[in-house]
Amino acid sequence: MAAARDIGGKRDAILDAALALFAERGFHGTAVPLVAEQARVGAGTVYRYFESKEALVNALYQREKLGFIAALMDGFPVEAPTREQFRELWKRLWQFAETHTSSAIFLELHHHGDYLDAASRELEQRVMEPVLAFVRQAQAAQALKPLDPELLVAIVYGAFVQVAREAWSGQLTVTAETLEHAEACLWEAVRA
Amino acid sequence: MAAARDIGGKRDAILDAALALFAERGFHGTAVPLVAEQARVGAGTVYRYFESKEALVNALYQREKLGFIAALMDGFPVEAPTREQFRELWKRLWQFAETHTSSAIFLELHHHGDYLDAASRELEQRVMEPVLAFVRQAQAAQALKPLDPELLVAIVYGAFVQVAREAWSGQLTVTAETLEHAEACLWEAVRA
Amino acid sequence: MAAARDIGGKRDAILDAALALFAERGFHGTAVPLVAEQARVGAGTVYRYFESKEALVNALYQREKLGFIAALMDGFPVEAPTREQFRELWKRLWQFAETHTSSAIFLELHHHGDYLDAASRELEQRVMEPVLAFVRQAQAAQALKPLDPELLVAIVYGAFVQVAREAWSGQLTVTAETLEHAEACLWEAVRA
Amino acid sequence: MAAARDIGGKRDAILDAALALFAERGFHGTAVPLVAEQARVGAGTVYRYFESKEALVNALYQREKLGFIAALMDGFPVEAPTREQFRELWKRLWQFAETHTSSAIFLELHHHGDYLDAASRELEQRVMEPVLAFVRQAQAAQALKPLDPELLVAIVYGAFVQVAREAWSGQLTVTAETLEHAEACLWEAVRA
DNA sequence: CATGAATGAGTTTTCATTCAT
DNA sequence: TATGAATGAAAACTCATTCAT
Repeated sequence: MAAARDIGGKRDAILDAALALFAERGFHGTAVPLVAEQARVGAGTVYRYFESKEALVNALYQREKLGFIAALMDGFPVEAPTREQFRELWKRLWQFAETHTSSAIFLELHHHGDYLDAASRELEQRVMEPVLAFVRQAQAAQALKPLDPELLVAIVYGAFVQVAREAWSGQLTVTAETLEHAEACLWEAVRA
Repeated sequence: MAAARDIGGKRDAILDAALALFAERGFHGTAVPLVAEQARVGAGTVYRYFESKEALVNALYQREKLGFIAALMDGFPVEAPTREQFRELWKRLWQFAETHTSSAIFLELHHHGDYLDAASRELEQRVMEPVLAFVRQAQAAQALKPLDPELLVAIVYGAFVQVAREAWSGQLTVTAETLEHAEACLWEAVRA
Repeated sequence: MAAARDIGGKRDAILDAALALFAERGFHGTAVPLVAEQARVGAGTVYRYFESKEALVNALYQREKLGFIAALMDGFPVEAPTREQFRELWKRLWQFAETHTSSAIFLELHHHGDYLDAASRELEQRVMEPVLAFVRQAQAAQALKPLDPELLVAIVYGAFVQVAREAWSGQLTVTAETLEHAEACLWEAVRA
Repeated sequence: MAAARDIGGKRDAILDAALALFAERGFHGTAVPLVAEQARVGAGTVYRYFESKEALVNALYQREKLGFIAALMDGFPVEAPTREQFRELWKRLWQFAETHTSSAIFLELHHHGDYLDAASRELEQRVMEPVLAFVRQAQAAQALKPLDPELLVAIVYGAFVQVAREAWSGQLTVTAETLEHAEACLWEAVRA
């Protein structure tokens, strides 16, 4: 049942299938047998790896959230100047949106959702910590505005999400230049 | 059947109930009989006013979207200086989020959603027009950055949504001061 | 409630509408409000004239059955030779099918149907009496085969129904000549 | 899903249950859970084997129609004289009516019915072909009247149906002798 | 008398979950 | 361990009937 014992990788296959489907059709809009079919396993097999559909979406949420924060933070240039770090952060956000589109859509779509359990919600907080720490450190260096770090993060992340959404929906044509401009705007928003 | 003939106001009662429930539990997560119960009408009555659950969510989406844009734009100080206008816009956004919380959550939650029909999507575009017009005018006056108006709007609106979300979830404590700060940040983001 | 009191003719309007709809879509396939709409009366009005949908279909069945037997028997040439009478019967059957098509279809379609009450079923029998009497009389005159009159009637009537059905469905092209041929065939079937 | 894979025979159980119920109460008068109960399966199981109630009635119609034509035509004495063949046909019709009463009633009751799809209607035609071929061949041998074969078939089949109906309803007492008489009558109707 | 808006019981259909194999 | 057929509870939706006007 644990991932360690899952030789054939069925657990991951199920999570991958669920990711694509939940991102496209939402949690309530996706039937478990469909996830199983997409994952090329039997419907019953889903329940060998996950207690319920809710357990599945929570496991998935946690996996994706951790993947997201890893994409943002692994090997982050901790010593670089804040301006450089901000640019890097923005680049990573966008790279994640492009290379893990389903994941990004899924995370945004399921942010809310009463099926998320305590563990998922708690992860939400825990995962923000390194980002907030970076903000605090930059504030100490007087590189960012001395406001509630949560607020600064919300502004930048919120803007990112909206721009990404409009790019996905085709409402906004996003080029490398667009991204640079957006990054510049947001730097103005948060810089000291 | 049309709102004009609906003396008892049942149509509105149904829309109001649907708004609260869809905002809280999502479209697929809300059963029609639950909407009926909340609206204090029989389950069948919902179908006297709306052809289907999809028709209901679309009618609701359009009503709320129009309410949102009216809250933003009715009596907007067209002649005021851009800085003043931006402050006003931000104030209105926030007022809407506070006084029509369900509406704001609903609109955000159902922005996507494959059940939205052509009319709803078209409204989406039409409703952005006055905002984009305001941006273009301010750009002409060299008060805002000369970037794609859609991009500037996405940044400010996205930041607003995220801040509002975190306020609703209690993750972020929002005071009048917080809002002023956020507004100041975003002005820096978009000002010329 | 009785037909006598129904000045505006609403009762008949309802029956007429029901006839057309039941013939086309069947009893269970026809909604009462649709009958009301077709009859240009309110849905509630149907229930002023008929206790229930079942009462309506039974009243209709009886009206149409009586109309059918009247079309067959009123002014029937009782004194004519049997061969002549048979020809006349066949002609009348066909005239009825052509001028009261809905009625004919309705009667055939609702012959069975567990919603028919005792009165309708009893009428069924009563209405056959004059036809059976005619057969018996012709048998006495040794003009028809000396078999169970019910059997002879069933053969002719059954053949008529099937030919009419195929004519309605377009499967069989029926001309005046076709009818004469069919009549000749059936005469051979029953003649002494 | 196909009959071949249906080890427990549930598909056939469902069809059998539907046959009995549709024959007794009609298509619209029979609720799917009732069919399921009669077939001793869960309500959802019906939908594993048939896409919808309409798909079920069509599958059933086709199965029964093919069974009917097989009962009429399999091992038909093609070389026998026409008189003999006619007698055989009538015997087979009646045998079918007696041993597959539900099937016969069902086929007659659902002949019309707007829920029948193209495949069912097409089968209708295809199935009549061997019968019509027999008629044409007999006409060529000058054993039957040189009329439209469809007409001759309609007369005999219509008479059969009506006699069967009256027998089922108890209106007509049918003995072996009755059948012989009826057969003789109809032979007179169609013979050259 | 006449109406038609309102209803809730009943219908068709879906789907999370189980369990025999 | 893996399966997928089977299920029944619950969903969306319909409609015969009522009742306030």
